[in-house]
Amino acid sequence: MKDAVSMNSHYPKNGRVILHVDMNSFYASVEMAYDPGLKGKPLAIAGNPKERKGIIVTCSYEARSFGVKTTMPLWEAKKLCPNLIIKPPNFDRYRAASKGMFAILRQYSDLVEPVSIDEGYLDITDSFEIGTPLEIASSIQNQIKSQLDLPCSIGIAPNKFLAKTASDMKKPMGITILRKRDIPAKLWPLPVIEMHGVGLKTAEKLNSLGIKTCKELAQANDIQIKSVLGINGLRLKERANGTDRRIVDPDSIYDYKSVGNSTTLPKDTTNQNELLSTIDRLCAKVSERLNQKDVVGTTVQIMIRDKFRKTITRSRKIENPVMKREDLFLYSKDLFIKNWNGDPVRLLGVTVQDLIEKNEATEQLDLFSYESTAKQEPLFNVLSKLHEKFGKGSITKGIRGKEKGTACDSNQDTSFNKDFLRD
DNA sequence: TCTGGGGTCCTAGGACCC
DNA sequence: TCTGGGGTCCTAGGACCC
Repeated sequence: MKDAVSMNSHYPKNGRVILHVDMNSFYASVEMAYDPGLKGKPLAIAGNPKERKGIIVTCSYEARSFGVKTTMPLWEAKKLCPNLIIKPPNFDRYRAASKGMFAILRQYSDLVEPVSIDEGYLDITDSFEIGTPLEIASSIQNQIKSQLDLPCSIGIAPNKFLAKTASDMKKPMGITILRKRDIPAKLWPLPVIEMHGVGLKTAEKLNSLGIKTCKELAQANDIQIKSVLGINGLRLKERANGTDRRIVDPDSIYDYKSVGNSTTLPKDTTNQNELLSTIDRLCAKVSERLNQKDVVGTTVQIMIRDKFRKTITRSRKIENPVMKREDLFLYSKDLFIKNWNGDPVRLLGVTVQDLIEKNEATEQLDLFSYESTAKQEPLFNVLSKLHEKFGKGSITKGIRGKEKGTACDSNQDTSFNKDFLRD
């Protein structure tokens, strides 16, 4: 506890205190919580190999000690660990556990940002009356363990990047503090590939510049890394120096950017009927999820992967927002027929992008139906009616939507709207 | 019988407009 | 007569993460 107190005093007056909570081998741990008989055994969650989905999604630490890793094909995992216990994923369970976990986090701060099903950030800068950061972290960890029987690791730091990095440092059931002044000792010795945001490709590019460690990245030449990695290179350099201004945003999960489903076919096929009926099923799933989230979208994208894993995407922006299965299928089918080269297909996907909330879309539709009757009327009449109905802000918003072709015929003349906007 | 499925963000070229 | 520069939108692909 002494450590926590002294740490507290080292945060600058206006500095933040961010926690990153990361559940340890989440799916496997949830299965163990449901069936304690699995505890202490090598356990893996994996799909059905008969459907060619037999890759390791998550595995217990016991399985990891045999060398079993995420995304490893099942047969390979079994070769490494013949006694491996395999369970199919049970997403309802994982969602329920996730809900419980976030409910606990929200007891400590309103500023909780879920990042994925099993990890999230908390801004506890203003939670000091509950305790020191270390006390809060350890209370959260205990509560998740005692109430849900699930292990987690927690990072404590002045920003998201460092908190995320810290939570990775001690697993399972670790709590790690990463202050700015710890960076040279704790972050800089790591190879760049260990950094969140640096994958294989980026690591290769950095290595080719002679940058192997986080320290070398932190001290890299701006012009050089920008020329090779663009703006992302500069951002990575900032992070390596411990700078990250991103806020903890509890609402970020509500701004969906896309909703999609994809599936690997049991066998590669050229049977068009089969492919189209798969696309139809994917459209049904996507449509259902759009409905649940109360959103519609204006871009439909399909994905086709062949046996060499070569993947293409084809998309189309449409005028009227879609969400219905049938509409979605018409667009997807069209994209498929026009772009499929006839080769055997391994995977198909359907995604809807450029999402808008359903009520917002209806608002825009209303506005445009109003407008189309108004088309023949003098301009000042139209504008005053729109003013009456929505106020100036809404007109602007509606017209912006229109410029994107959201809900109107793209052949319509939109010039008077644009001129109106140009004050 | 090697490599799932859900996402986000960024880049880059071409079309089009002023 | 022969061609600038800024900006946005659309589309495709790539990198990365869990």
